[in-house]
Amino acid sequence: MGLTPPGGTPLNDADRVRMRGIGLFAPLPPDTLAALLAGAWAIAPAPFESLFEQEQQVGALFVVMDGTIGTLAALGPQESCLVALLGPGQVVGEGGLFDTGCMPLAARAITPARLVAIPAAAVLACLDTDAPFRRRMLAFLSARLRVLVRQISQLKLMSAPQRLGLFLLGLTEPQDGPQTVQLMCDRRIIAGLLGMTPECLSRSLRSLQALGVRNQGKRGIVVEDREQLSAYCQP
Amino acid sequence: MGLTPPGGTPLNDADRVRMRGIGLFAPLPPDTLAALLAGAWAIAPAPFESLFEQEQQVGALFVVMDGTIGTLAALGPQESCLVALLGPGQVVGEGGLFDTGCMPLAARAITPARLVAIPAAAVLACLDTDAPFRRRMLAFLSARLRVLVRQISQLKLMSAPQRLGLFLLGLTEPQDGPQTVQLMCDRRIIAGLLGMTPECLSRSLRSLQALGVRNQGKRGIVVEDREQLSAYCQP
DNA sequence: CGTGACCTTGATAGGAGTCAAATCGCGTGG
DNA sequence: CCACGCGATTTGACTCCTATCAAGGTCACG
Repeated sequence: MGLTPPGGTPLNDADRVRMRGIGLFAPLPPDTLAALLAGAWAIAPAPFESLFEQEQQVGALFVVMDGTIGTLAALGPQESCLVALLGPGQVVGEGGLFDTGCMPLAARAITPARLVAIPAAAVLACLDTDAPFRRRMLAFLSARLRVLVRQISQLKLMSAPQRLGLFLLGLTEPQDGPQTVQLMCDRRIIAGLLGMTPECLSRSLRSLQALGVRNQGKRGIVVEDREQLSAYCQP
Repeated sequence: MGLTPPGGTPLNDADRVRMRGIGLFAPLPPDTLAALLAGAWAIAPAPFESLFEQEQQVGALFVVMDGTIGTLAALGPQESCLVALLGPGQVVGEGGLFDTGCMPLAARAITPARLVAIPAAAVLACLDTDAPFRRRMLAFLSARLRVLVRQISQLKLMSAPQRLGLFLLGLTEPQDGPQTVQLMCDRRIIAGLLGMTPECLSRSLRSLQALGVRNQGKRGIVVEDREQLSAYCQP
């Protein structure tokens, strides 16, 4: 195990299988994927544990297997804000692969988590040789851009309850009828993601009660009427 | 001219020369660049004229030659907000090259402008054949991500005067001493970019007077002390 | 010299942050 | 099993920031 960095453990077979189901790696032929994962290792950070800091050179791409990871942007030494929450199957750290080689964001485990780290060099090599993978990566970066742009416009022109409503809608299934969504972490974390304080989140949730959003237990929230909530969240 | 789309004119030699100075295209060998530009055309939109709408399939990548272009994100049919202002040498429309093929943002000319449009197919072909260009494109998308992340954190945790201060700092030269920056467009546009109303921009500018920021003429703004302003803009 | 666009200023209201206290939920130890 | 204690969440009171609406003011241009 001398080749895996401190804190890393080797991949198991289940990891390799699951990796094939992840969008970014789907176009890779099995042997190329195996080569990509040859130097990979797994880590299991505890809550609040840092995966990497902003501006740090990391040299790896991470895939979330279990748990949820948060990416944070720091402006100064004091304050930072949550930019995204990433769950199983999602990829973290692509921002540091190209360009300056430095991460544009920090990443922390929010819940107990498990991730696979793939050495950047292997990813870059794969990009050079495999055209479909390359296209996937470009599409993936484009999709990331899309998400960020959406977040910017939401911050600029929607109120706190509307942002919360959109967030909840994103957690619901497309089907109609009442459904319960489960928050994946503390409300203070969600508040940070939505650009508000925990108090404001609490009040926003209360104001959404009129639209059939009910608080159920610690982390459950019931959305009675998807349509109604959706209508409220249109600017 | 039957091959250039409606409203397009052929490129001139000056365009081809300037294109070589643009970061994204710098690594291309001359003949590859010539091939890339073979199917390109130039457009000259008037202020407020749309280059493309959000979610539209465009099939081209644009390079700003003169003037300034704004990219806008729309959330509903009613409201939209400015995400970025792009000047000469910058690239617009990369978001629609990969992924869904649809633009994640709309683009409009803010001032009279002139752009070169490069067919998407030519760009994609070039990406497949030219490895350095490919790396540049990935780095370019990463840099875009970086800018958006920065914008999100600024919106989340800085006040209006601080955001204005950062914007002004971005327009100043790194040197010390008093300097005058020139706004490239109306203040209402700047206000939209910074996520505030024109009234709020005006008041923010006034509040920055205490830090040596003075209003000079219609579009000029004097920054007396870069350090002082910079200190104020740290959270 | 009027006109209109842009910018500034003032007054007001509402949204969201801050601080403090109360409440709830849950795990711990008696 | 129950009381305790701690942290998370909620609520309340208050303040600050920013949007909104309504006038002025300035400047370029016809």
